[in-house]
Amino acid sequence: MQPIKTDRALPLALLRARETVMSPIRKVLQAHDVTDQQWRVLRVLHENGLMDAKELAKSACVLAPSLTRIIKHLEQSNMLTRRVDVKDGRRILLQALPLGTQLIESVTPEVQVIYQGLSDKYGAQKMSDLLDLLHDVVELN
Amino acid sequence: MQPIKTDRALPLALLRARETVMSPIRKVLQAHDVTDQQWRVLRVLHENGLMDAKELAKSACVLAPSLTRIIKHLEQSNMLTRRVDVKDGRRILLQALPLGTQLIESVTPEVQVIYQGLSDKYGAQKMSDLLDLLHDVVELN
DNA sequence: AAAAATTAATTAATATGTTAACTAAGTTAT
DNA sequence: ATAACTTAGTTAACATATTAATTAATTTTT
Repeated sequence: MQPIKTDRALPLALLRARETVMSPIRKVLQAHDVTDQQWRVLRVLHENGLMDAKELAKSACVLAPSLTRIIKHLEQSNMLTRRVDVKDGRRILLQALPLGTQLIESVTPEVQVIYQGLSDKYGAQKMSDLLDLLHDVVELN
Repeated sequence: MQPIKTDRALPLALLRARETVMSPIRKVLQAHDVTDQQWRVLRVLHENGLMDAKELAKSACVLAPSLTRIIKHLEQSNMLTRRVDVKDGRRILLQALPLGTQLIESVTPEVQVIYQGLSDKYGAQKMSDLLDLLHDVVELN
């Protein structure tokens, strides 16, 4: 049984593409002292308002143990608040704080520029097609 | 400046798609006591024969420090050999050993089944289109 | 040829990924 | 109502990601 050429292996292709896109963005985030995971978590939270930890973990594509640590970090930086759900004592409710919103608002324009440049080179239509195809992959679950 | 909805953010979309695909594959790898990074490194090395560490790191999408540790691990398991390049004393030459090849040959069929099932559900043509689009993203560099 | 600059690999330090084990809260079954 | 089960979150342990600093070998400059 011949293995699929690594060139056409989907997981590696996804990883390489992600690295290409993230590499310049990561430099921006680094200049603002955020890791890309912290950025992801904060963005998703900001977009959705109030969320419990499980939702957030799933949406931001972060595992629960990682989220625990990321939250601890972001809480210490006053980027978000963390409180136990009164209706269900197991759940943790999270919400972005002004400092977190402020970070997003200052980083977003810089990231946008990079993303726009990428999209221009790649082609807006192709980018849209790619996003649709990726969305369909996730739907397979 | 409104941030792009996280739904249409390329890095997160790539990550989510990768998680969807890797999740079942990871279980197979786990049953054979290999991490997916070790698997990636070993596969690329097996495919290309003799490689130096830098090439391997780039192809397998692994950073140099990670590769150093992965190699150490795979070397102790007799999966590959490691030797200094005679022509350039800085370079490390790597090659798969029979035990490594054997691992690949025993894991590949199981992974293939998963991948095939995925491809059937997703559509072979779409899969091919997706791989092409991903390849083009990497070409942007 | 010796000094300066470059390159490949490793080591160090911190953050995250990953699975497993654990704790606490809630739900279901008897 | 209590025991069994399930669920959410945390902690633990190990592997990897990421950047920075270090070491050793090679190449370029002077």
